[in-house]
Amino acid sequence: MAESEWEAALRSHGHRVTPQRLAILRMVSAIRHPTAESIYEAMGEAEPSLNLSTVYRNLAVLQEVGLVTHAHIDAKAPVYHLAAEPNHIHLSCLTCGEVTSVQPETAAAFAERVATDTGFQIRPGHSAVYGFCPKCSTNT
Amino acid sequence: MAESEWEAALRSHGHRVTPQRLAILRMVSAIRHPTAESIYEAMGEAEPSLNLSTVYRNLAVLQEVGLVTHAHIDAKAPVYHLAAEPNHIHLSCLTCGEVTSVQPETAAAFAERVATDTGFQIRPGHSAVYGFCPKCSTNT
DNA sequence: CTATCTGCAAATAGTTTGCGTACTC
DNA sequence: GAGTACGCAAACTATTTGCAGATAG
Repeated sequence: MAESEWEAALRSHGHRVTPQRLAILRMVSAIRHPTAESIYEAMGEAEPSLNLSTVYRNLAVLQEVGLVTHAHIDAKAPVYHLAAEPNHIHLSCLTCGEVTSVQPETAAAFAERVATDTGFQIRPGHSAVYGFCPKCSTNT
Repeated sequence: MAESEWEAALRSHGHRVTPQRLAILRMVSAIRHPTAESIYEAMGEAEPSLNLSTVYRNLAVLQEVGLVTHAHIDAKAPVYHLAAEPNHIHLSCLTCGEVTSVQPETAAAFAERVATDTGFQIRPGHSAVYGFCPKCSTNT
């Protein structure tokens, strides 16, 4: 998605386009599983004096606008990603903390079966599933 | 699981059996999706003057011992349940916040497919999946 | 009797909010 | 120029930790 589309999405919801918002969107697309804090820190280098509360406020705006979603991957901070990214489900290793993804087709098949069983419509991007990654489950 | 088994599990890991620990275990099995705070509040009625930090410390002990696990169901506090409960995956509604469960067989089929695809061993009890419950997805 | 456990209070981590100024449109 | 957005500092929520007294084994 081009930056012009980001701007259009913001404007169509009555929000302004600011350097901070574009910078945050770039970070969310550049960093692998960024938390609010890691976006803030990464920004410290590129865009001096951006405030942490601005990161939080803008992540909320960007989610409202539909450009970004978040998932709760571990106990602490939620992680963010572009809403346009393929609908993967996050896999979080309870031992080493590494985060990988289930293939979109597997996620889709699961979502479909749950919808058939229970009527619940899954949003895969928001979801985190815990367990043990191949490395850690063999060393057990 | 009988209380005697709880006691055995605690003792076999070198922990003591205290009224607080048994009370917390009873609450975890009695309340639907308890957070540390809701266990503490529910306890206030039954077992006066139990401290919140004791709840946190003991939930950690009970997880170490393997009697209890937790899942991250929404943005805020994790919820706990007995490890012996069937391995359901939690479904959390992004609109109304209601929590339901996918049937154990569906969870198992998904876990198996993920294991085949990626080698990742899922622990369903820890996992939360977000989306919209039947009520909320029809009203959209 | 001794080491673990508990309650209390203070510390910490993540996030939110109030307020005055700066910048977008 | 009007009103949103920003930075700063303080407030808030969930959780953790230090310490002195209480209790299980």
